[in-house]
Amino acid sequence: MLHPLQIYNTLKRKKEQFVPLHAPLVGLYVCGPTVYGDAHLGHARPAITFDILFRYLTHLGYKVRYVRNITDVGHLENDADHGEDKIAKKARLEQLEPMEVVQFYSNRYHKALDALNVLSPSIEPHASGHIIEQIRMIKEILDNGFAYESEGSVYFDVEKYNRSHAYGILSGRNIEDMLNTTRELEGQEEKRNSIDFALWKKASPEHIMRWPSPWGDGFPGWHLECSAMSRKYLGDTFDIHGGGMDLIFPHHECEIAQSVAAEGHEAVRYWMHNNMITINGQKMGKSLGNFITLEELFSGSHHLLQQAYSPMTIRFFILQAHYRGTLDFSNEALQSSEKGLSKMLEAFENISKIPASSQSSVNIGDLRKKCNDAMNDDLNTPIAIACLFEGVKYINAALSGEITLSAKDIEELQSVFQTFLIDIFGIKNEVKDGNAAYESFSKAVDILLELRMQAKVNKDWETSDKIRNELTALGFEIKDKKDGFEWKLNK
RNA sequence: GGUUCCUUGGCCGAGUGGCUAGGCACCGGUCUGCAAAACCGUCUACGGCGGUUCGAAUCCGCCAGGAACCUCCA
Repeated sequence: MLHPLQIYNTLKRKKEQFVPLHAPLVGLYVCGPTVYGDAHLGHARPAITFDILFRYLTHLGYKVRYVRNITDVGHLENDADHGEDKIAKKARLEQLEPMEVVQFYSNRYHKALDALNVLSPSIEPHASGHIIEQIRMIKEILDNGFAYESEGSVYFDVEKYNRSHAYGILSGRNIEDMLNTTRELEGQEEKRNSIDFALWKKASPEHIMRWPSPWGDGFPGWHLECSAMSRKYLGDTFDIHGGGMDLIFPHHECEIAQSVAAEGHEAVRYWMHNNMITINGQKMGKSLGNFITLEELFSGSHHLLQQAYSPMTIRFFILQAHYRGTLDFSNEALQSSEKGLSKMLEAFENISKIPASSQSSVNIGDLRKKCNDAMNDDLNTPIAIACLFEGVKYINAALSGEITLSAKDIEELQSVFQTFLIDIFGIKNEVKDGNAAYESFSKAVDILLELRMQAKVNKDWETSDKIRNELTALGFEIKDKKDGFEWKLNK
């Protein structure tokens, strides 16, 4: 099975043909969230980007094992917290058990991702559930001489590693620059070098999240969990590792070093990184305090939001930009996505209303190929969406009788939209899908509009406009046709 | 300061050495009782200055502005 899928490999800094190690199986690992706060718009980017990759690989016929972790331990804070774990810090703040915090935010994360129609990964491992694997990996690194113990902590010896391997190959840095530019931080004295990173960190007496280890009670370093868990579920070597660009250094760089130091070879064949969502040109982020949570976007409750934006609008907005480019948040951009999506969904639903002709007056034959080509070119969703809009044009033109389409072409349009818009892009009709009451209320609206038709026949414009205006105010869009009416509910 | 990257029309965003996506907005038209939707048309850009080339927005150099990473981060 050979598909011409090209993906950009951050490690090689170019697009490469994707050839899985064990086709038709594909191993995919993506860095998930640290669950100490609500997911914001920035978190939606990798979730959706790699959801598309997951869906597209599946569409191509691969059997994908998609692993996306939950980080619930080990994030050191090197500022005023003196090495206190983020989860533990928040826990004390709110007087909750650490695992209660983890559960709370994990649930909310899943809820937001469900709303965005992001498929669940095959495995969602927690770092806290893989302490044994992480300790084992530290031992291997120690045995191979690339780490050292100091005051109950274990550090990775970057300089020693760099003598025989290249530390910095992913991020394009060299060790001399790093030694010169790394900021002086507290708690550095127990390390041989400022750029050494923790594999295991000794827990201070008040530190709640702690596990026993050969080096005393403590907790694993942040970079280790992904190395240990990806190895456990995907093997020593696997196909794709994804995450946000801000993780390239140090997180992914350290992962490479850990794998090589433990196993003697790199684990990941293709590194993929999504770019940031910006707000006023600046990265949206927790530490910058300029983020908008997904829940706020869905409800419109944030001072920067002019209105609520539905999960599908957010999804479509993200897909209208290529995943490797920055994407700037603005109400205007979101609103245009909302309208564009509405137009596309409506066209999709109208395909079945196109009257079939004996032959087509236009050639829609290459639409599917164009969509495929776009996706094969490093998941170029904006191009693929542009192609679908070409299809929208055909659908509308056929409905208004300006072009004719054969039954075969109508079927092909239906199939292309089903495949790309629904199956691969994961767009759904939020009003109809999963709404058990839809049929009933839709009939109720029909009854009202039939009354309006009667009023129109009687030239009772007052009644007719009253019904239309009040429905419009409720979010319905009423369209008069030559012989009847159509409506839809904008959400 | 170091490393990497970006700058496209009113807005968002693709793309690329010659054939100049797409969405949204605006304006004009068709349709309509009036609208809405749809359709047709208009507007047509690649930060600045040089260079390479028959030809550059696309390659190279310089300048300006911006960003990411170097510290937790999607």
